[in-house]
Amino acid sequence: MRRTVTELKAALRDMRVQLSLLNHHIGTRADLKDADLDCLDLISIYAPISPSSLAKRAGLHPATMTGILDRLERGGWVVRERDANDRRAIVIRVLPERNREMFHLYSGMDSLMDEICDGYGVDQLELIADFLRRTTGAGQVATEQLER
Amino acid sequence: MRRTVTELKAALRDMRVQLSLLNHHIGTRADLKDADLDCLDLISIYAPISPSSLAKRAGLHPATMTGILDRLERGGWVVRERDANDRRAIVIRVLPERNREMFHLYSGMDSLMDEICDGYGVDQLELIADFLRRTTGAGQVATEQLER
DNA sequence: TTCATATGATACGGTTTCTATATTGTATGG
DNA sequence: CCATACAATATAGAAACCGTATCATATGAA
Repeated sequence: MRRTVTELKAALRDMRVQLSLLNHHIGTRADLKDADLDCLDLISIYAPISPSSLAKRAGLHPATMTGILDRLERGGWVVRERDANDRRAIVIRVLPERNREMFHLYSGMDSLMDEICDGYGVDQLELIADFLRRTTGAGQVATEQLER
Repeated sequence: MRRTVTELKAALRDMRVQLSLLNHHIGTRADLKDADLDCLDLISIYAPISPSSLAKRAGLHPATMTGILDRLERGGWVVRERDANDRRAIVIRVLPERNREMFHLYSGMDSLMDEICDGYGVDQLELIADFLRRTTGAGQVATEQLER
């Protein structure tokens, strides 16, 4: 049991590294830095979101976020829009066009994942997905703990 | 079924982002760039390994790898040793001392993962670990596909 | 052996990115 | 209306990245 847990953690670490690597290569193809791609993911998860809260969430300096958003906007990945209620604030939106291009870059991984999932039943897939979501939650908590 | 697979993929993406974020914060604590930490992971997975093959694996320029290894060595994370057979070559080794420090930085996440795993049986944990390993394999294949 | 070529790692320099601080424009409370 | 706070960005100096050159070593052929 203990051994199984240890092996699972190792598998999780290996997977994290490999997915980072995959993202790095996808970023290279799309002419985006690793941090840019992470932010793009964060934006699509939390959109609409402001640059400042995005910077907090990503653990980056606000001025760094300005540079990242400049690149993302220049590349046509996102747009900045003024918040109607608070005109100091900006909300970031993803543009669907290049998002589709990104989708295509992930298509190789996507179909491989389809093949993997084919080998499981619905209940098993839900078990796994639930585990992944719990792990995400643990990651959030552990990250917050480190921020203090 | 199709919907379950889609949700699983979304959960996987969210988890990847969150783990990257956690790593970023851990890197900040340890005074390491994100890429440095990724390389440190790769080194512990594939050690002993040379700078050039590490650069290939990480998708980085050899000169960039020199800078990363300079930082890792300066910080006491790894050492460079000359290869006895090919004296042009260098092999990188991790130093156990600071590795323990790293272990401590991950301890928060580690115990949260223990709690999560407590809720599963051995057979379920093995099912999940196997899925993670398959996903890692898919990530490797997809990465290689992008390299051409 | 000796020489030409290939290879591994790093040095160097120009370009890009990061980040601390200052600045601008807007909101909010007194 | 004014003082203060806040969001975003401009600016500039430091750091990192990466194409190219360099140095040391290896390999293969004559």
